[in-house]
Amino acid sequence: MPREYQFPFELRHLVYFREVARQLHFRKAAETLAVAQPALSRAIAQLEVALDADLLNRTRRGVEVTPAGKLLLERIEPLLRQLAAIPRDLAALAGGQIGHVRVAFTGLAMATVLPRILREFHQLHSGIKLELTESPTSAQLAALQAGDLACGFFHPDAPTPGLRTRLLLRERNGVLLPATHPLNTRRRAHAALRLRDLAATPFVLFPRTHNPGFYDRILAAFASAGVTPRIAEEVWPRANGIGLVRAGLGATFMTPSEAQHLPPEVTFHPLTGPAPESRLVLGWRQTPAPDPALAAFLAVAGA
Amino acid sequence: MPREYQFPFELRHLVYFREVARQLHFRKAAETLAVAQPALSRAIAQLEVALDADLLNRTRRGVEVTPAGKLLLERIEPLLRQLAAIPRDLAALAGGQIGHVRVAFTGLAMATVLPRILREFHQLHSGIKLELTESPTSAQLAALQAGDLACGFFHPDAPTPGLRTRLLLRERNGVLLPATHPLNTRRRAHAALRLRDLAATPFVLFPRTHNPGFYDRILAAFASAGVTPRIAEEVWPRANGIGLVRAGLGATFMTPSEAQHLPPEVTFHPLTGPAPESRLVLGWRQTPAPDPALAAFLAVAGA
DNA sequence: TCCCGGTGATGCCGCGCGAGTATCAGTTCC
DNA sequence: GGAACTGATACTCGCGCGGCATCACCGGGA
Repeated sequence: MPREYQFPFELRHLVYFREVARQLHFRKAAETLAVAQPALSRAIAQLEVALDADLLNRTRRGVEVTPAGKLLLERIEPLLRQLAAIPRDLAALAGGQIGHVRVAFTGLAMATVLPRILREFHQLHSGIKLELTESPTSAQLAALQAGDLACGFFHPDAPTPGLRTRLLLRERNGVLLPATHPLNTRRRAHAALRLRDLAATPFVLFPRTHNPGFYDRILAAFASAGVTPRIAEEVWPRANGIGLVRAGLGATFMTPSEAQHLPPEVTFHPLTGPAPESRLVLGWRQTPAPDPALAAFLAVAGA
Repeated sequence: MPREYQFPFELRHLVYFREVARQLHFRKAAETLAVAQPALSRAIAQLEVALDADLLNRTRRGVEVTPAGKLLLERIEPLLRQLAAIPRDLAALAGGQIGHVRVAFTGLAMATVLPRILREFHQLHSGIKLELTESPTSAQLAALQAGDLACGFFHPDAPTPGLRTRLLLRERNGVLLPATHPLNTRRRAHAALRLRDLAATPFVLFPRTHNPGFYDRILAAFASAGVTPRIAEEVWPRANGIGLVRAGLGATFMTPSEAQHLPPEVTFHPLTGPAPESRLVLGWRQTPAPDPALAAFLAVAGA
């Protein structure tokens, strides 16, 4: 069913009418619009026919706007202003002054590099909005492939085809213990530990599906320490895991960077000997090339 | 200084782009728009050149909207909707469903016929807004001539060239006295009086410039009663004059209709013998013919 | 493997309609 | 009464929109 309807007028007519209504003078308006006066007269006449309304009264002592013309003027003035702004906005989008970027991150990113990046980015690019979502590595990889995500901070554990990545952090994990943990007594708080010291300690981890490779490397670290780990809970997002440690339910792995700002009632201990290593990368699609907004974000993020 | 700028695109381009962005299919969109597909392709290409932005990605498995295209779409959808509404609104204006009418009135009109008219009008024509202003007769006549006023309720005292009028009220005036007035004592409240009984009573009138003819007829009524009036105050608007009577500062003229709803502390007295006559008319310009909104108002007002 | 159906882009042409020039009709000044 | 305005009209010209025919490209199926 074709919907043949088009507008009975064109932007030309509206711009012409606005100018005549402003100047109340066909010749002057024609000059301003850089067209000949007859063209202007005809355009107005066409508009009046198209709208089936008298818009201007051509009296002997000048032009006056009829009520219908006033109504039309009221309606089109804001519309024409907004239309005129569109090319500017598109230029701003192309130039990277405006736009929005969908960014995903993991708890580690938020605990380390992300706050600085966000602060800096908003100062430099106040017109670009960020959509920030905490999301597990596996979900980020899927979303990046699908194009649902512009870039993500995640923990790679295998080649990431089609993605470009930049390593932001690479650290051996220590462990986070509740203050009530036995190993925390007798002035051993914050002291380095070995993984095999923690054989009896239940661990809080993330769900394996969220990053199977890293999960398995954690188990491998336990194995090479000769320990069979006790997994108490698999929790997500990250902050909840730390909350469980605070509540005394177990230990969790943590990098020194993340341990800079610790909540109360927990202590951080470096590990000697076997320990899993965390890597935080920033990743984005290789193709298409980053749009200006994403490029600006990547630049600030150090990629 | 000519401002040669026009829009780099026309409504056509925007409507075409919207349709393609909706259907993500050039041929189907072309059919919907009742144009051939090549015309559509070229229009989109023109728009992209004009805006210096890629709006659509033509991939092998379909069309997708780029970020710039999404931005454009967001901007133009409401604008196109509003533009499409304009012809309807103008039709409604022509049909009298919407509009506004500037109406002036005097205190007498508001105290008598106007409340009923307003109530009835708003019930019948909720889309038409009234701009109501209390205004002296002379100012109304000037505003009507100048076209600043659609119609007015006033007190004519001479032919009104160029205006059509309709008589709404024609009544002999009585007088309004403060309750404390000497003539109000001894059970003579509300009794008929003669003007010459009021020789000693100061009167509150309106400024002569507001209606010189009527003012002079009031003086003539005094003269034919053999009385030299004492004019205490000339006050406007009307409600203030009644307030002065309430305050005991003098008497004022009032018609029986206006005396229907009296404030406390005043009494109304018909006059026998010479008394000025008030006439209330509704007047409007003979040319141009009343627009639909004014016609609707005149109909309700009984003209 | 080849062909067929389907995508959007392109070449070409006719003509409608926009714009410009010249002019007109009607006022309002001096 | 004519000069200098106003906006409207007549006419011609040429750009550009839109149509048709076709192309280049891709994917699915026999």
